[in-house]
Amino acid sequence: MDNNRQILFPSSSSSDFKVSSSNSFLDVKKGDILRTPNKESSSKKGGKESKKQHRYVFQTRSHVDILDDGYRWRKYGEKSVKNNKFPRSYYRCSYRGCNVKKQIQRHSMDEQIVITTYEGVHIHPVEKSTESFEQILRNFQYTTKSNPIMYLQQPN
DNA sequence: CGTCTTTGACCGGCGC
DNA sequence: GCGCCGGTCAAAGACG
Repeated sequence: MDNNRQILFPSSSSSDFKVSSSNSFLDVKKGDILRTPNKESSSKKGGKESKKQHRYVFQTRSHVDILDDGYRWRKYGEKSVKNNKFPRSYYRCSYRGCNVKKQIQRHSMDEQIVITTYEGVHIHPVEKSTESFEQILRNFQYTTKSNPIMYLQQPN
């Protein structure tokens, strides 16, 4: 594992980053932000699921793109997106009934930056201890932008 | 033996 | 309507 990772926070003024160094990592299970809306997918096989869930965008600098956040993920897809030379990976939480997804993708221009997008809220506790990460999380606040995307931002 | 990756196909939305 | 594009499925293999 990499002990020298950094979390990059997108600042409100576009392309500038604020940097925070840390040893350990994520998890996004802040209950106060939202509750999971019960999606109601009719009996459609392979149909769509609810598209609007809460999203958390996390940017980290690391040589490894797999971040251990204490949950178990199973990969269900990988696609290359236009404008990005690196493919994007799709993960889903392994816990039965937990529909949390996440996407992992490298920055096209800076290979060291990994963008992790979480979607949804876990309905079960973490399986590993991620106290260090939660401590880091506690030091930051969530800010909503126009979209249901939530950014992590460093308080002044 | 169970769990998770890999990989191409598939599907829906959207723009032309 | 068609084709591109991004997201998901699912079968088979890898790995412990």
